[in-house]
Amino acid sequence: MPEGHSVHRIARQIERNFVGKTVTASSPQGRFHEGAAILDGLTVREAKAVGKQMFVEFDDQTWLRVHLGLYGAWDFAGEILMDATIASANGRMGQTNQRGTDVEASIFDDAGENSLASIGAPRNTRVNVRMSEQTKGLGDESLQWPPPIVGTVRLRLLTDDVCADLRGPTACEVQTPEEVAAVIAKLGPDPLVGDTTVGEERFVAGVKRRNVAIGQLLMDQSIVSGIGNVYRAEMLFRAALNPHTPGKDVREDTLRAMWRDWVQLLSTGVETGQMMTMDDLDPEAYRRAMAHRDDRHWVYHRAGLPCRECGTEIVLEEMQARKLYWCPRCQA
DNA sequence: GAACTATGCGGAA
DNA sequence: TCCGCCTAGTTCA
Repeated sequence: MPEGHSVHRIARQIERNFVGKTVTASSPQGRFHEGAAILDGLTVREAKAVGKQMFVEFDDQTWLRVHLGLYGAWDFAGEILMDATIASANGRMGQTNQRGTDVEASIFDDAGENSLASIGAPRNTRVNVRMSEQTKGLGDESLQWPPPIVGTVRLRLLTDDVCADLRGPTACEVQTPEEVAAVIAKLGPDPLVGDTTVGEERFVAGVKRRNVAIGQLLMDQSIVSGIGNVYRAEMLFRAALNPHTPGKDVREDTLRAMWRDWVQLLSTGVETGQMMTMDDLDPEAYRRAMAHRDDRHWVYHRAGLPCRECGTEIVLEEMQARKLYWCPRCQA
């Protein structure tokens, strides 16, 4: 799932490549015909993310709200300009000025020359497939403009030289400013939105008043925005906190440390496009850990494997119908 | 080609 | 608490 960092990266991409441009909007899949018809011919004014929600403002205070859910993703193609922070995190960004440059494919995956950039649910294989096609000289289609429709595209935003395809979102709708404000009002603090000090107070107060497991509260978007299943598991481990601890019983200094941890994790995630939760390791250990996608976390996706700190088997349990991974010893 | 999985969430029961 | 939905990939038969 795209957690908060991905959504911020997408908002930056749209901000960078679409603001000030008039778009041709369409719904090749057909499920967003009416909305696309409203957006068609309008100029993009602004794009912003709050937690896992993204909002794009067009002319006349017409807003597009997108939530990617579990499977949603954006594919960018064309003369994509990289956000400075994103570009600096990608090893191949020097070769930008051709048609298309990779965004999400990571420096670790060494996939820097793809014809499409995908941000959202993991699509590394797909990106790699495209790259290998290109390498084999079968990439002519990547030079077509507009790009051919691949898969089920809910919404395509197209300008003379850039294209963004949205597929599989949980939510994609046109909203009024009031509706946008109502959605945002229900969201907990996002470290990248507003005053982070205010955010910290809201987070601490929000958790402290609840007699609900901290493992559930971290996933509650009205308590704190942008944390998903991966960041939850990793943050609880980093805080050495038992996921079942009721919110009201978590020490205040622990909560403040967790907020500051989230501030750091999110900004690192936005910069790198990776959920870098093991940055405390020494460089060599870190390099090894990053070598494989499934080996990048303290506890997430490590059920039955020995804890990296104490060797105890990592536990997998269901919490609120989501998989929760934790170390029963380090997080006693 | 079916079954299964995934970084989510809302609504019905 | 369970179900449905959104999509694409991987795995297994």
